[in-house]
Amino acid sequence: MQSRSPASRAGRPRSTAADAAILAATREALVELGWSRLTLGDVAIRAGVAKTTLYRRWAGKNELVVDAVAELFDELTLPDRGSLAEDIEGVVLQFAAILARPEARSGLMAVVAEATRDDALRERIRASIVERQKRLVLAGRARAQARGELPSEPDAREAARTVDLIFDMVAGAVVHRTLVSAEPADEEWVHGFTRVLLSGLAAAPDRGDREAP
Amino acid sequence: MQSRSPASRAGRPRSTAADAAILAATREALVELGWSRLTLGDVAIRAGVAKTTLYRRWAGKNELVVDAVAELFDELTLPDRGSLAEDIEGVVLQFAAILARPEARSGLMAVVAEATRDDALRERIRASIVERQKRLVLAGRARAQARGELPSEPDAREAARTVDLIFDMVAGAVVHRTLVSAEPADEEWVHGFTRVLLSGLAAAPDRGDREAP
Amino acid sequence: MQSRSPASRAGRPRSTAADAAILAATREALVELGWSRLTLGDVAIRAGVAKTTLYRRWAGKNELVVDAVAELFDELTLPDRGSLAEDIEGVVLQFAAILARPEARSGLMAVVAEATRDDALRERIRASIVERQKRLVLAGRARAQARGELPSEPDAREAARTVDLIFDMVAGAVVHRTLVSAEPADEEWVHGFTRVLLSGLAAAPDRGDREAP
Amino acid sequence: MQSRSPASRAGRPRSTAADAAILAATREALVELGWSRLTLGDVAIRAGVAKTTLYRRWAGKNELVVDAVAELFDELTLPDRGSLAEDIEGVVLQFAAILARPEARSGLMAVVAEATRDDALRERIRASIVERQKRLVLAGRARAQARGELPSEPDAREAARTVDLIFDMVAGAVVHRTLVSAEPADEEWVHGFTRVLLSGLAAAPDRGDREAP
DNA sequence: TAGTAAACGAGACGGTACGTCAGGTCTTTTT
DNA sequence: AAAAAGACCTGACGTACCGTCTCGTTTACTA
Repeated sequence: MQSRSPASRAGRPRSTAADAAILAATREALVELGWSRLTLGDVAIRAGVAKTTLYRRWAGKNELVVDAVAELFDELTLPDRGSLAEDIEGVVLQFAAILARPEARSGLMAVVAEATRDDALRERIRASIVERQKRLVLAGRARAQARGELPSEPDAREAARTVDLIFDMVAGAVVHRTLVSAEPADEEWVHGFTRVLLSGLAAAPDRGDREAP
Repeated sequence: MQSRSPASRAGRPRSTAADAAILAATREALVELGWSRLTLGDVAIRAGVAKTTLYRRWAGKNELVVDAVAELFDELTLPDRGSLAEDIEGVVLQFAAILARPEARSGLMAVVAEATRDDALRERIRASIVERQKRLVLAGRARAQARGELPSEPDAREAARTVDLIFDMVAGAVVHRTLVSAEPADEEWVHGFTRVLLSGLAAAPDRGDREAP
Repeated sequence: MQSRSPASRAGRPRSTAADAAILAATREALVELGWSRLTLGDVAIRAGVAKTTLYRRWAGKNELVVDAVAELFDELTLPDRGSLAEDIEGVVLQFAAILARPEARSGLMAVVAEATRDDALRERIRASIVERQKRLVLAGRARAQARGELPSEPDAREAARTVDLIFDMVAGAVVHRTLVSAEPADEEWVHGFTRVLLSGLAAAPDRGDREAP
Repeated sequence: MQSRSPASRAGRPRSTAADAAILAATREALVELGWSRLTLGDVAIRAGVAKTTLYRRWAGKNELVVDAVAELFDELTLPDRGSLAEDIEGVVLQFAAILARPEARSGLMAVVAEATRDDALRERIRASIVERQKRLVLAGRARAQARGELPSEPDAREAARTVDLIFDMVAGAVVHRTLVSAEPADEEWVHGFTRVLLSGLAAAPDRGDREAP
């Protein structure tokens, strides 16, 4: 590898501390103010940074909040609780715990709402948050197959479709429960939900056939 | 500008038409502009109404959009397709069709996001949209019980819990599929999803006991 | 007269007090801050008015300052001191006194500087300030002619040219003395200047001939 | 060869070309943009120089423009046309020609305006521009005295006062004619003005006495 | 001829003001 | 009495320049 990093160009380098400070300040402001009352000027003040510095790095409020919220989901892990059902319960509980935090609730839903009219933003959300966490579904299935709880997937395309379905069902249900129904996604609820999900998946194996009984 | 009835001539009989005109203008603006770019001044112009009139009837942007969006969901019906599974598929498809419309996507998610910090708004959403559509789940179960597809529920409280779960799973999955994964909730997907949901519910009967074998 | 004034249309009328408050605040800010540090936001605050109100009435800083400064020169009068020379001295002293005020100094020169690149602004200055005060020269000459100190002008075009020359010489000399040389235009200086000016005008009557001895 | 300046110690010497390039770029920008739209960043780019270099040599916009404009007036000379009146006409015409150039108009008036609130800047203007050109008045009088057109001055203080008055009258009238009245200071006007000025000076000899008959 | 110290280009930085825009409120005239 | 019209205050927007501050890179004098 060359000693000359291609990124080190002339001029004063960007402050590495600023990025972290700005994202942290964004989350803090989301907690206190929510999405609509959050202003970039206020974030800049909280981060001890000039507004121009903020605009130099992010195109706007949406992009900033996506990045600030995406970091929250990196703390998700797949616990080894011994069985697929219990592993999944563990992840879902972690996910629910994150969504219980105000910065996640306000931020995530607001950018999703904005993304309905902004394809670039939606892609950013998918890449930064959704695709990044599909690792959990994949790891869970691999572990279950190793345990013999699930058969190996012969059809890769069908397998990917199932991953997507699982993700939509898990994320969707928890989000709806938490944000729309405004009820806590506590252990009892997660237990019931997981049982239905896994029973359904076991009973209805992925077959492309529409009309099978 | 909307083509209004010629009643807007003299005197003061405008009130009745104004509500509908404003809500329609709101949906039109949601389609064209999305939530964040929608302005009340613009809605007033589209509706052929003064801003004052608008503020006399709604407290602000959130309340107006909730009402504008809520009307969209009233067209949901429970079709009689002969079996529980197919009835549910029909409703889910209708729901997906509504969420495919831009005014529903932008408007609904935005007010949900705002509601994370505004209890009154969340309650308004719950009452106007969510609770109002639970009728579909109830009607579906009643019809299935009449058909003998489902046993009658002895425990009312447990039954209500199941209704909530179903609603969270259905609405959540469709919303996530549509808005976050940005994939169409088409017939094939709805079929697969419904099969998993119903299989799961059948295999995992609602028992409050967490630790029962 | 009709009761329906053509200017009184629908809607809330503009506040008449705001104009005066804004112009006074502008002069106050000119005194304290000078032209370059004067900001329209600050003027708005001083006037107890929103920035938008200010922008609704003036196109920018230049136009505002022209109007604010123009008012200062309306207090000039032609005193009757008994002779042409002494009348002129009186006016020049008044003019010097106005230019000694900071709001006039900073404001006037700055807009003149800007006007070098803005024909509309220059025309505004000419109309609002220069032409408006030529009344003094005209009144002075009329009174002198009435007294028999000056002969009547047979050639109107030549007379106008002389008025312009007098105005350029008087205003130019006082401004240069005050602002560039930074010396006071006090009674002694004004006396000397007036004597030279009047002697020159008397000795060199306006004749279009270039080569006359 | 110049004597070794004590300040020239170690290190890279300042680029001599940069000064000239910056001043030329400043005048170019004044022509194109005028004072208020001229920015130091733009001047730096035009001069092919970093902003830092510019700030290392001038304290700010005002100082830079004073220096850039001052150079323009160094080209003034006292022509020998045979008589005092015609010599003066020649100088005044040169002066008017310089003021007809946009970089002089915008730049000079703007710094004069700024100087109304900045004594250091005013002193810089006086030293760099005004006092430097008084040489023309002095040279003109000396030549006229040699020709016998003017008597020698016995009172040095009174003589200085007359020089100041002439300078204020000449510079002031030309500036006002050019910038405020926005009329050209052409040969005809300069001829008329010079005649009035010289007649006045001849008829009203400098006597300190205010009330003497 | 090798150091070294200042000048240099590049560009990020904390600020301040800009001119615009939307949210709501208030005050008129019109119907 | 309601509605249209539009002026008003508030506050955020995203941009432009300011003048300062690192950086890495010349460049000429000095040791």
